[in-house]
Amino acid sequence: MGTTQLETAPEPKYWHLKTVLSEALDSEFSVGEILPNERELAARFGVARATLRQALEQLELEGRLQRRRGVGTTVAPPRVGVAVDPARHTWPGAPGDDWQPVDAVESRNVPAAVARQLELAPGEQVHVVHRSRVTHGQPVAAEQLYVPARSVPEAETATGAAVDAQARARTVLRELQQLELEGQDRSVELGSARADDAKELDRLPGAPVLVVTTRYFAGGRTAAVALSTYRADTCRLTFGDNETGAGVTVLAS
Amino acid sequence: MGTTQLETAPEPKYWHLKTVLSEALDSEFSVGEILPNERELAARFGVARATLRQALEQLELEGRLQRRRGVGTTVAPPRVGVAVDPARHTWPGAPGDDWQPVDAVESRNVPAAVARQLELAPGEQVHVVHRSRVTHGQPVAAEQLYVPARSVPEAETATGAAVDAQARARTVLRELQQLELEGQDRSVELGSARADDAKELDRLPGAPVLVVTTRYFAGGRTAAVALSTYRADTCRLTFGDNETGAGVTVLAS
DNA sequence: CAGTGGTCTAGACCACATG
DNA sequence: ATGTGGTCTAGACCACTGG
Repeated sequence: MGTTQLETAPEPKYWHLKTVLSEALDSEFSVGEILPNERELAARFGVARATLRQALEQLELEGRLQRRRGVGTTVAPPRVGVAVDPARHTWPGAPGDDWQPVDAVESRNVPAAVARQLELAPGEQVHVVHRSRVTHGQPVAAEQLYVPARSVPEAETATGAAVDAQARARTVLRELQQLELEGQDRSVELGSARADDAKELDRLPGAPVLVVTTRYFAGGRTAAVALSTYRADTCRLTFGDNETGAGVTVLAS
Repeated sequence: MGTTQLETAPEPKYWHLKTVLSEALDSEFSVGEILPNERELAARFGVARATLRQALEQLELEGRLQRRRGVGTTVAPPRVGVAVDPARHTWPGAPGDDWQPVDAVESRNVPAAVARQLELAPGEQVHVVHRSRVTHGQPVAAEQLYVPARSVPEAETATGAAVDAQARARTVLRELQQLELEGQDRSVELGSARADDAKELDRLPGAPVLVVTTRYFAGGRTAAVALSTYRADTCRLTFGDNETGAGVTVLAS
């Protein structure tokens, strides 16, 4: 036995399948087209349905496919570029941002990581503003904006029970604009959608999402923190000056 | 018949499992600790191993767990913040960046998306510089930097076959510094690791990664494109002025 | 209602790391 | 050699969408 090379690592079936499917998508299918159902595909490739699904899962993760229960599997359009870092640093809710305020509640119970960044005293009152972002008619992100009551003292009185939820959200955002924004800070990581965010994004709970954490600085401390949850399958987050993402130059031939 | 609420959506087992495990991780385990093996855990919770694995998969995706074949499942440390957008815009390979050149090859065959962004003529020659990034002793990212030969004419002669691969990489990077950088552009999206990147990142092929695409502008066009592949399980990409990410303030009590 | 994708099971074998 | 996670199978049932 002296075969000098041991690198005959057998490629997993689902990996090979993914490659084959991927090439088929490029050559034989067009955007929006519906694929044969999973049982049929599995049979056609001679694998168990679970194995076929493992391949589909990866392709969906890469934004190539879109699967909807009760409907079928379709070829996904290219990911949309979503601008996350406008050159101008502004408060959320400033004129011209793509977010829509939904509601706002007051809470004393926020995620530990957020409490740490806001340096909250235990039980300190916080406004939680819920916003959503829509691009090209599709919901792409949901956001929870955490604003300590101390940052927007004037909002306190206006957030009575009689006012409707969206109005409360607007009030908090309006008060934020009064502060001088000294800087901001962002990070991006992979997460899985909470049940409520998932519903809003039209996905199942646990769907992969890109979580953008934005810290807003004012008065020498962190005045607000936003947790923005973007659909990872359909979005490409863009940063920097040019919002024109990849894949726009279609005419060159 | 007339139950006014139909929202009795039964929570999937793996979802509930994930919640339970997540809480157990917070309270009963510490970083680096090794969990019971999958067969044991499945038995303990009274589910099939596949179901248990579905829960573990999510927790790994969220960076809570680390699984290694032949070893076991351990509790992962918090994600490391990795600075992606230094305030100063510089060429790759500028002094002080965290990347290590590995090698460079010349190719006429690059990913379609890259070719489009570089406005490559079909078959145009491109240097592909391969770099890797290490933080805290762990490999966190692999990168392919695509530099059209037209951008670095001087590098042409110096990249003979006799020179070793890493030297070729350095040459291309050095030539890049000669150009005046007019701007850059970034986007982040979810992907799955190619086989070679996976090996370099010490993961299995298909592992979830954050793909950062950087375009470098010079001479009125796109002079280079970098595709940087970060481990999604262990990394949090940070942007902006402050590199101090969340979760650094450990002493406050 | 029929058809789709989503969940779940109980097994088997394989690749890898470690002693 | 043993034990781990990774892959794969062949089924079953459920939740949802649409006509």
